[in-house]
Amino acid sequence: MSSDSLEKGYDPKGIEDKWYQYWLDKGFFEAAEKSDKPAYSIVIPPPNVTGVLHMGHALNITIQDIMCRFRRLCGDNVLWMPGTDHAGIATQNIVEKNLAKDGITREQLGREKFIEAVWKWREESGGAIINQLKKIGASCDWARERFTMDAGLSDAVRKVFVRLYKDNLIYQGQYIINWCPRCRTALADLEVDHEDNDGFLYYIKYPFVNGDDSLIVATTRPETMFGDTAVAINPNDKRYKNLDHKRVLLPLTNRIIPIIYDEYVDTEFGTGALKVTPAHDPNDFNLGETHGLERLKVIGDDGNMNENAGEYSGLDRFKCREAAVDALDKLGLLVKKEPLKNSVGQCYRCKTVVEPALSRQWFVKTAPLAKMAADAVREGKTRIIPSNWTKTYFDWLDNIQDWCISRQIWWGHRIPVWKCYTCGQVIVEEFDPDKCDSCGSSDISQEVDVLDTWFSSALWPFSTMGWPQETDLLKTFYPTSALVTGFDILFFWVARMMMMGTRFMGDVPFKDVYIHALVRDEHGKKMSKSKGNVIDPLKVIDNYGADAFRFTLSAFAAQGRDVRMSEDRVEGYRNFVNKLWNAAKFTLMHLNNGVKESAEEEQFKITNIADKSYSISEHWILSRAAATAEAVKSGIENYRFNDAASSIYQFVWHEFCDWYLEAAKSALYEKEGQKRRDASRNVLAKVLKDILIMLHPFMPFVTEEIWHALPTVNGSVMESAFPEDNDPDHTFRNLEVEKSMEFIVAIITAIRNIRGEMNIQPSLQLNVVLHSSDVAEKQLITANTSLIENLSRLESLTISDTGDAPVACATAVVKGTIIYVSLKDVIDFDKEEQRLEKELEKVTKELVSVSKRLTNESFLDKAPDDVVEKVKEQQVMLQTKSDKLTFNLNKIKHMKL
RNA sequence: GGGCGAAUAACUCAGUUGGUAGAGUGCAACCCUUACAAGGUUGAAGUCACAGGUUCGAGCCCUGUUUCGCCCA
Repeated sequence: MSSDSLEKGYDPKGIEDKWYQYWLDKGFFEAAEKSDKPAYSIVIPPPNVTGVLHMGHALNITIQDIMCRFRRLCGDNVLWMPGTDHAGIATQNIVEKNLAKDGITREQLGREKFIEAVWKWREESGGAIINQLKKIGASCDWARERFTMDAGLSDAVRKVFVRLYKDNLIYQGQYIINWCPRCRTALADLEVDHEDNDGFLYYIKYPFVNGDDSLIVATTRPETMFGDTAVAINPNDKRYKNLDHKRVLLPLTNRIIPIIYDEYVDTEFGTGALKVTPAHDPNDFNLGETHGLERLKVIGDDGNMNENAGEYSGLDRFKCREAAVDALDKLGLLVKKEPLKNSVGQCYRCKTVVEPALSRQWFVKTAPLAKMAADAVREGKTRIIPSNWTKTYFDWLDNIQDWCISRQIWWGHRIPVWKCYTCGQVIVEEFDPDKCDSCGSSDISQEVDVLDTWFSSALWPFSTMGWPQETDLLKTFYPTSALVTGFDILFFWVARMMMMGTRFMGDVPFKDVYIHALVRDEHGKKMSKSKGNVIDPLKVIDNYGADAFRFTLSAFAAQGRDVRMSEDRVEGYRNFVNKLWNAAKFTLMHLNNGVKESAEEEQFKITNIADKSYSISEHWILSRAAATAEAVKSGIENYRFNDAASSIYQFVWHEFCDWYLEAAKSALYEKEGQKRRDASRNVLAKVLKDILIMLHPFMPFVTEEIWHALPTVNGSVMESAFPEDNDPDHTFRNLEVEKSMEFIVAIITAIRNIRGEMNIQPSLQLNVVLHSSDVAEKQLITANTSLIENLSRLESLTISDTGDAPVACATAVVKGTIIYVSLKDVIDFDKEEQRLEKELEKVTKELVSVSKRLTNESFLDKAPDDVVEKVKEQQVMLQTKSDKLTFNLNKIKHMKL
């Protein structure tokens, strides 16, 4: 399984599937029902069984996978529960469409046969998304995969329905609901998308019954006028005094309807006279309730006008609008029409304009449930992260309407309600009854409607763990540790899970809710098929590898901000994967000569860090590795994935590769003796191992591939422990060393800067003289001359006590140290002068600002001592630097003459 | 109409108790230095949207304005 050496460049193809299968075979994703380890659990937001993977899923899954893999490395017993939901309307639509190809309707097939057909479709093509999740690397416990229509979950649904019904929290009633004429079902309010539409406001004359005059009403929907049962006027509206007892004649049908008064009417809108259609508008419905108006449906379930529309019966509602307007115009009853933008509800599944219609449906009484759900967050039992979503959550729960849960489709959980035809008894039971529990008649039949898919999704955190059985899984893993989801289903799903969890489990379903961003295209636009700006995650994985893709998502997943995805960015992180790969390749070259003979955990162990054979760069990289592990840990724990990702990126590329590997080369190539070689091998092995573990949650595949090539470890990176710097004998973190190394790095960078600015060939070896007025600095330099020589490509490095400069040289200042780069034949005095002037300008500017603060008495008086002290130190340092630069500048100017 | 958020380098974005701005990409120059050209070294680049206020000190806190985005009605 393991490869002994690594290829020149990293190619994810083949590698990813291999390791995914390996993890499955080893059972690394499996949770223990009982364990002494701390429990950590997440339930997946179940994608639709009809779904295909999109960027939103990819981000969602990546984040959860990072959290789960990280927790396993921390030694937790992790359950990541996967599954799909049955997506009632969407799935039924698909299967109906397939049947239509053969000219069959579901009615022709009949309910039972149709359900069979849906199951068959699910077996064959449903749940494709599950395999796509695996491509990303999702480490779900697949053996526990659940589906909302599974027997166990269906039991839970039924139990919840019956209990809510018996607690009077479910009722049936006639109300205005949102009807989709294409899906032929009711929808919950949330399932309706509102979009601004260019429409018209029609002004129509409704003649008074007795008299020549007429009342002008304004409406956006003239076709509903056949269902008008009143005209409403605000009692405070001065324009409409003395209309008491008058009635109007409804045009086109010549029905007589009353005028009612209600302060609800907006006097500013239209003419201030509102036509009232209680059966086709939620607000009119309320008016109708208050005033005891008749409710007259004029639009049928198919979206066509019904018999109450007289001669327009059978006409499509929008055609009818045109026809009615024409007819009114001809009768001289159309006063005018004005363009108007108004918000029109559409079915979230099929975009058909939803018809508000009077209908008999089942509802959940949400107020008591919503209160519990809101209180749980108020009391801190569940945290919402980032916390600014909390207000949105409360606003919604505080203003919640009853939830319409019945759907007039066949695919879903059939409502467990029976009616007795003999005595009219309503029977609501967990087990199918065969006779009426009141009169004993067997002439009973079940409600034909099914439940909203979200009804079953609301139970997901506990139904997937076996509820209503009291399982070990529930005992171990409920409440779950965290829920990770996009804000678009905060109401649809999160709030409803909170309601059901608190009601039926007596405890919240999750401790944390992490709301992540939406993935948009590179211009910040929402990805949509119609815009054609969709990036297919699977194609990205194919082109760049899952690791690069995952890392890109995490690096951009800052809290509260949308992720803009473009392939260029993935390419950047693909390069990072390759960088890691090559660093590993280099490391392996130096461990056992790149040959993995046997994996000895004890090999290359750092036994005594105090040993003199470790160099400053080695102490430094170990310290930085420890700091990075801490940063990664805290980033993941606090849902700051971009922080975690950039910490590790910065460390691997710009500390480990740029500095440590370069610094270690001389020892590794045995130029400093065998002891030094072994010491750097130990450090190299240790740090690379830590890097692989830290990176594993982000880039599981490449880290596993490299891990298996390492001669220092056994087994899988998944079995290792996240690095912790808590050895009682020695900790690697050492701020003193970090400061010292920073000084050495600054010296080297200053020399490189001169080389670069003076356009000196990298091949030309330089002679450098250093003079330090600071004892500690001088010691550091003395102890690390060869490091400075190697990394700045020097022929010689001299430490001068007198500070005498070579004849022709470029200079730089780092803290208390002056650097003279001897440039006998190559010096360009003009260039050097410019360079020093620029540097001096920068220092002077800083010095001015610092001095200004130090002469400000209120600053000295009021600022905390440590801040003042820091600024004073800065001033001294800047002054020294300024003096030295000035001195050198004058010298150059002098030499020019 | 209500709510939420954004405005920082050419681009995309970090910036968590207020201490004087960072990264990645891109750009420019030089370099095939034996892990990596998917690379290395160096460099240029910002009135932190605008106007006030609080403070010794504001990208950050407060008020208002402008522009943009999203959610809800």
